[in-house]
Amino acid sequence: MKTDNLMADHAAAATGKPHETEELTRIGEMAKLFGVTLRTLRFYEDKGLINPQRDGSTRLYTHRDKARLKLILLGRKVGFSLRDVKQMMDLYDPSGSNARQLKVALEKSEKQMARLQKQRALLDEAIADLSLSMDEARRMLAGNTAQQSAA
Amino acid sequence: MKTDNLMADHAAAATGKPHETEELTRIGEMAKLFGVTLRTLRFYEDKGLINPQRDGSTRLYTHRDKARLKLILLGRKVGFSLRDVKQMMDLYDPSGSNARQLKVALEKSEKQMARLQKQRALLDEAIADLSLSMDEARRMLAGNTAQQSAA
DNA sequence: ATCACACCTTACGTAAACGTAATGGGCAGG
DNA sequence: CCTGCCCATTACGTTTACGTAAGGTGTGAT
Repeated sequence: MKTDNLMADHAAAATGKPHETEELTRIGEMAKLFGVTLRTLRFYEDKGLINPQRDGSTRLYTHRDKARLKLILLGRKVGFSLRDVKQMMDLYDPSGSNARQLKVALEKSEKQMARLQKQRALLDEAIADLSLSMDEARRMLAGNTAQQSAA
Repeated sequence: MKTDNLMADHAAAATGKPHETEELTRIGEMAKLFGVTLRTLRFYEDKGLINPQRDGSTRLYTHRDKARLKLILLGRKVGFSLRDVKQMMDLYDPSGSNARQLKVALEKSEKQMARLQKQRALLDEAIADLSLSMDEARRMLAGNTAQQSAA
């Protein structure tokens, strides 16, 4: 797998190919690998985003779980809510072209992209406004005559 | 007042100059003027950000209150929390150069600016990532051979 | 047996900025 | 007097993604 694509990886994520040498990872190791807390992993599971095996009560994550987690984190990074991520993941069907899933993901992505662009515009505005304020404040600190002349 | 500066307006905001023709505005009018809800105005008051007069129980906003509200909204726009806005406003002293207030505001602004820049970087990353994902998805939808060749 | 860990579950707490009832007073028009 | 509006207060609800505390299990090492 060379790309970290939201949809492409998803496809690879759930190919239920029981690799002979399936390395099982425990929650602590997972947390380190992905830079998240144990709480987060359990939380994602509680929300139905991951479903690790169990050895007794101990969670064991497979390669597929790692791929899914990667997707979740990518989704979060680009601003999707966990609910959206779940919706998209739930649409995945190992047998098929997943045209439906891809379309839905694409639609959601377009909306999200629009949100991000809008956010960017607002952010730029905020930066500009704040910049102006700071300039003004500096001027006022430099010499308190400026405020008088303005009045 | 020509600029909408965070600090400059603040200065003008509290100049307790009892204008002869002090127009009193009621909450409904204020809400319309500034595009906020009544709840918001009452909330800001509850948080100690504004202190309108009262005619019986009815709130009456003066010119100064409007200036303050303007500041609050500007602060919010550039991402300050209401708490921060309050802190800065509380530091304002009608009699004096307000060097202290300006310094504090400037410090806070610098930190906020850093946050905004960081946010911008993250946002740009997110946009780039999402863009890649969307491209990949489109490719997969165009011809489902891509995913095979990738494997 | 006792430690030190790593793991488990349950469940309340948090942050921010209001939204949204629910309930009631006061005033002008008809 | 009734209705409609604007205003008021109190106070619980909402959202998201976990943090954090409390208490318990299991395992290998000392």
